[in-house]
Amino acid sequence: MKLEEAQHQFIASWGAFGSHWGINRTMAQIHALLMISPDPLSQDDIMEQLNISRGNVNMNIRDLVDWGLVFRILIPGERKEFFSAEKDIWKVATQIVKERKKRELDPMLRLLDQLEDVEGDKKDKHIKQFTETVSSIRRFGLQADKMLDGLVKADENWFLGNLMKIFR
Amino acid sequence: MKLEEAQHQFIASWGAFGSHWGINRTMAQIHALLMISPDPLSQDDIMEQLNISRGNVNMNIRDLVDWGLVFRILIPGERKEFFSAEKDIWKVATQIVKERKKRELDPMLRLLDQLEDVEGDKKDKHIKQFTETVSSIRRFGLQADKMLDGLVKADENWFLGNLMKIFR
DNA sequence: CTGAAGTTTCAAAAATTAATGAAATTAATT
DNA sequence: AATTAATTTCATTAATTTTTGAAACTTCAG
Repeated sequence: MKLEEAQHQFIASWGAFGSHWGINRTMAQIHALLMISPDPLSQDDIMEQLNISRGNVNMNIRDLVDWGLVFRILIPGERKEFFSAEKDIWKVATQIVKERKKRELDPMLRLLDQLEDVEGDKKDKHIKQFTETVSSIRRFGLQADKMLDGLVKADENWFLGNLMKIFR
Repeated sequence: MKLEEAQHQFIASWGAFGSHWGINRTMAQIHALLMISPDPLSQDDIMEQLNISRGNVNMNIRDLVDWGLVFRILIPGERKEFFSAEKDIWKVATQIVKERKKRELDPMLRLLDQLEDVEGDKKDKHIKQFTETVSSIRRFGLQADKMLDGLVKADENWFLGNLMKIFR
């Protein structure tokens, strides 16, 4: 397969993949483009390569920077800003886990905590089912939370090495 | 907090939560409603409780059944169909992992496999960066794949027990 | 077989989310 | 301080996704 074609395919499917994970298609495509670019790119480079508007590039780049997946690069002598992606896939993954945990899991756990005690007759089946469901989800979430904390802190090889042993 | 209020909050936020995970809001809300319902509900019950149309309930229920998160229940003597959710949160999680792996990770890995060998000078920095990126993502994906297979097969307590030991 | 109850489908409408591009802002250069 | 380059914002437009509701279909009962 030709490089150009392969690059396009990669960008397109990383975009589709990302859209299943709460990351919008364009953001994921920009990320893909930057991951396969040996050198940092400017906003204009990205606009040209992906055929998208300046505003769109700007907004999505900013989100990527917020997510810690892309860095602003200042090239001496150049007036423009350039951008470069984190290329260590393990760091990409832990970064995403960390951010999503903060944005989604943590708030959900805080809510479940509040919902766990509702007023009323503990024998009522509606109350019983509700509190059972909420507390089991909460317990599960707390476990996941701990596990993800560990994951984020862990060193790549150490983690995968151990996990592989467990799972054969 | 009153039961009714707590139920509404739970349904609303489970919906919001789900929408970050590629599951649409209504589908997640129906799932939430069924998880906290002590008895199976009919399509009409769901329409009424969530204020959504018949068609909408029908389509989303079908998806939930496809995902293996909701079961059709036939109540003897009743003409209507009733629905009930899987309430074991561990099963819910493994079911989701299994489905998403099949729908997303597996196809992505198949693509990466093809993209790994592009024509041309292996010394060219564009080719080099591309193949490096693709193959590192692929290696990572294969690890994740194995790990998730293990996860899905594992028994709840066994898995959490082990993982907790690792992560302190 | 006929009618009523229940379920499914799907084209059209509504709602939501993303993209554009021009204007405003900021930063660097002369 | 004026000019030019680069970046950011955001109201408008476009695209996508979700919801509706009525018609078609299916199933069961009499």
